[in-house]
Amino acid sequence: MCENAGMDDVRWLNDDELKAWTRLVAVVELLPGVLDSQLRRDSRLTNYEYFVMARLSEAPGMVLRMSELAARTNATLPRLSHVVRRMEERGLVERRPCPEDARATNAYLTDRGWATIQEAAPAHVENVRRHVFDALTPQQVGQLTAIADALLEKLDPDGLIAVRTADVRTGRPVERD
Amino acid sequence: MCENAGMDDVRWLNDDELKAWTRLVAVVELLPGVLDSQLRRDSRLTNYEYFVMARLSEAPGMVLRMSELAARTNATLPRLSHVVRRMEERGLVERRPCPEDARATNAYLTDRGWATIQEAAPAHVENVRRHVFDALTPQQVGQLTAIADALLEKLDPDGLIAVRTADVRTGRPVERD
DNA sequence: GCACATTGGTTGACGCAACAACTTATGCGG
DNA sequence: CCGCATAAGTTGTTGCGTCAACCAATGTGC
Repeated sequence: MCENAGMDDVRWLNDDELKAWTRLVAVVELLPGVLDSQLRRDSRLTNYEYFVMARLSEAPGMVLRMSELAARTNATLPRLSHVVRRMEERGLVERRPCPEDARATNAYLTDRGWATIQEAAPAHVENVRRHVFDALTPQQVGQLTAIADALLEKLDPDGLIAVRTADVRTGRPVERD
Repeated sequence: MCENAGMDDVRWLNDDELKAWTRLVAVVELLPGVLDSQLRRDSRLTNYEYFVMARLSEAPGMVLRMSELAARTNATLPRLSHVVRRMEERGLVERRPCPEDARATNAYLTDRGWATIQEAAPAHVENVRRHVFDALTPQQVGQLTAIADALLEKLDPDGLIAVRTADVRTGRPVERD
């Protein structure tokens, strides 16, 4: 029925692409769960919460504006706002108005937050290694970087959200994630 | 403080791995949103709902046991159960007890469901192509398949959930996803 | 300096996913 | 066949993410 609906010039996926797509979708579906469950079990943390603290911990003064923190954690502002509120209630971070711009809010990593992520880091990194990098050759690691980079260019063209800036290698204390 | 807690033999990530990890996390975070928002906007469907119908549509008779469908969509049974209930209320699928095993439930794709996915497919595939495969060289597509395959071996060792079986290329009608 | 758009951020409502508890049916050992 | 373990699904609760609405502060044109 209705053989074409004005958009029959669809560029369908060929066999190779279909295979890659199936695998990619599976990874995207399964990876978050693997990360979350380990962190939840061992450290009462979400993967995203860990990520937030990791970004804060490597920022000078362990402070970042909310919008900057959102960008560095690949999240929207509302999402971050909710997460930070919950984390603040647990004493992991602290929010204070920004002196230079009264609209802005600064998020600080507290001592308790710093201690928490330090304790959580080893097991988390070990988990990442076991589930990801133990499976890849050094060559594949390079390929993965190039591929993910290419995808990010399409997924977040203007770099509005994504963390292509993660080269900001502050040689600060720990490098766990 | 407390320099080692009995687990200081952590295999931290080196620079290359860290770079790859940052990119991969960003992709995993951003990709679902890109897929969901297009399907929600154009077809009132979740990406996962689309995936469910796609798997059903390529099954013989457009029927699958719930547990089999869950495995093929990389999901847990509770998750699928909720989703299918909602889809049934919208007339996209139908649930009927399995004759051979009274415990089991068969999920059927309805005519309405079939029509829905046929309408949704072109725009969805176009979206996938624009955000993913347009960014990759044919060589990278192959690399991605190998990498994702290696990861899946670690993420789902026993193949309990993942779709390594997606080579079941039923040359059926459409191949959209 | 005064409208007005824009930026930065928060809040509330709603939807979906994870987890645990529960129900029912099957299979198996004796 | 009877008791028990296991398999297949469903359901309820709880927590997180998204979206839209909102508020406050900044800046900009005139």
